[in-house]
Amino acid sequence: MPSPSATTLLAYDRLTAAARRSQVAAQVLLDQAGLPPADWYDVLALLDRRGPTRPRDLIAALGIEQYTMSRVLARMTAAGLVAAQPCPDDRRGQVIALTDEGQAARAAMWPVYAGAMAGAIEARLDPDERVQLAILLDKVA
Amino acid sequence: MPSPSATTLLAYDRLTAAARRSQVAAQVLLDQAGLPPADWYDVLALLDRRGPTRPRDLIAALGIEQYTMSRVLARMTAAGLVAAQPCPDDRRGQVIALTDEGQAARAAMWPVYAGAMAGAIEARLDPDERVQLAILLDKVA
DNA sequence: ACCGGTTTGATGCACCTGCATCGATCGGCT
DNA sequence: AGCCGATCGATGCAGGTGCATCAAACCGGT
Repeated sequence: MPSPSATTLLAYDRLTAAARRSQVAAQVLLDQAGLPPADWYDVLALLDRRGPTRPRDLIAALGIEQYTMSRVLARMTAAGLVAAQPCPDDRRGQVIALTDEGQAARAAMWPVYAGAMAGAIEARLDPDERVQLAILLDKVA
Repeated sequence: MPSPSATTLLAYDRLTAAARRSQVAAQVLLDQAGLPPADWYDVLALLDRRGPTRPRDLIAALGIEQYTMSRVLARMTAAGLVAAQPCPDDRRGQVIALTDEGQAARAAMWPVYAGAMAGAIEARLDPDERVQLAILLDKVA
């Protein structure tokens, strides 16, 4: 029976705990501000950067499941933050574009989301530590 | 508008990504082995260490929501891994105990769960790095 | 042009989660 | 004893998630 070292258990435990804490904290801040869930931000930001994009490209870029994206987009469409247009060169597909409301939502979310990240990371780790943490986390699978 | 440093964004992003990757990996391994979900392990392990315990103490020890625990215990009871007995000195309460099956499940889960942690952490970080990671993560909220 | 396998995106179903709330019991105060 | 706020644990409801699957459209070979 495998017996991971104590440091392994410790690191794994803290990893899950830290991630959960910071995500919950971010979500709470967004909720309190009456803003959409954090997942939406990634989509809004990507569409802002790339312009109209097909769902499958969003999926590839964000690394989430196809059905998750399908539903997120359905909710965001219902909320008026994005709009789907038929894709000219592939009749199966769509092109998802930010609406003005979507752009506004992105702008409104940013300071809150950024504040959450700052509160979780920036306020607690100096720049060297942040880099170190990122490097270590990158090795973890 | 707050502008977290690039290192903050990077660290936050990697934190969520690393946590998700390692948790999904663990869950996949457990599923493939026909074993219960990872959440259950923590409960089984705690009951094994502490002996029969009241739900509210499990909640305090594991830091999860009351209704989550209530439902986890309901499922684990249905699966025959734990059993609830009336609490002698508090008629509202219960005492949750491991069954033999529960003990067996714990034993069966350990190598798989441990293997997942080893695969995510131990195989990729040397002991110094693991300690360093744990320290950094502990500072993160 | 046709056909078979692949890609794109949606969805039925079962299950899980969070929120709010409930009933039961406890414990302190009068 | 009687009351009142706090604690314990369960649950109805609304919504989110994963799995499997579907139909439509695409594309390569013939």
